[in-house]
Amino acid sequence: MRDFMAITKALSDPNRVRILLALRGGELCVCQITKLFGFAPSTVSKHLSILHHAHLILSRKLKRWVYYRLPEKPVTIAVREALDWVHKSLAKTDAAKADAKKLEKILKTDLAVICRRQKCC
Amino acid sequence: MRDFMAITKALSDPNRVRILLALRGGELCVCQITKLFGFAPSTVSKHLSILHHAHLILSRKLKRWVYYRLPEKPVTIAVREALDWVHKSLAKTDAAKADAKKLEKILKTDLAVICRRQKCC
DNA sequence: TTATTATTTCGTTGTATGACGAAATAACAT
DNA sequence: ATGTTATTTCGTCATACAACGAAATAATAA
Repeated sequence: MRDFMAITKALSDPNRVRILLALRGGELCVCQITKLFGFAPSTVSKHLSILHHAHLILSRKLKRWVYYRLPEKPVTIAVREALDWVHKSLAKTDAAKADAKKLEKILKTDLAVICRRQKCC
Repeated sequence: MRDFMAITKALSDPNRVRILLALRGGELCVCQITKLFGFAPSTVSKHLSILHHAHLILSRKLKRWVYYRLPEKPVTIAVREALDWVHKSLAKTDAAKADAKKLEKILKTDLAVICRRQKCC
């Protein structure tokens, strides 16, 4: 029950659901997701930590960046069903398509450029 | 997306999930659910309204009581999948069994007795 | 080593939500 | 009609949570 509620709580925020949909196309690092949503990095990191805690996503560190991805072989039935449900229900929606389109542009740009915090002036 | 989020928000509270599990055994009126959970009627009513708004449950009025039930033929795929997911993930848990046991006793008692507000003294 | 940089953690703020009781509503009983 | 009763609505309070910026962390780059 506790595990299940961790999943439903994770899914109860639309931005976290958007993250799951975005990861359908492959792993992304925090700054790419940050760029996609326009939130503060700390906000995105918190969302990712909630998804991770629910075991809906996995992470790995590569060079300077932390990448998050959907699990290839989800551990539990609850997780697999949740991810399938999100995908089936929303993959074809306008919101998902808009994010996918924006994400395409982000993926074409070099990571170092995307992630560089603008220290300006 | 909006419909989907209504469902995930509805599922993000454990007591609402418990209600869905309890309804697996057939329709229940508000006072039976109130008895099962020990919450104030207004609290239970609010939970039911959230589940109803997400189309996870249906209602009908019979005599003095309002009965809520799971939809026989869920309208959308998202709703059907959500209900299946809840059932598959939790039907066999201790929490669900405990509620089912308590519910059994409640169902054996006459509705009028269960629902009578104790006006005391 | 030190500097840089991506990410996370922490503390704060405003909003959302769950609980309640009281009052309003709706429908049956008399 | 009036009274009774199950349910809902409303207002309040306390807690939970999403967003942010600043500071801490971790790990690469120089």
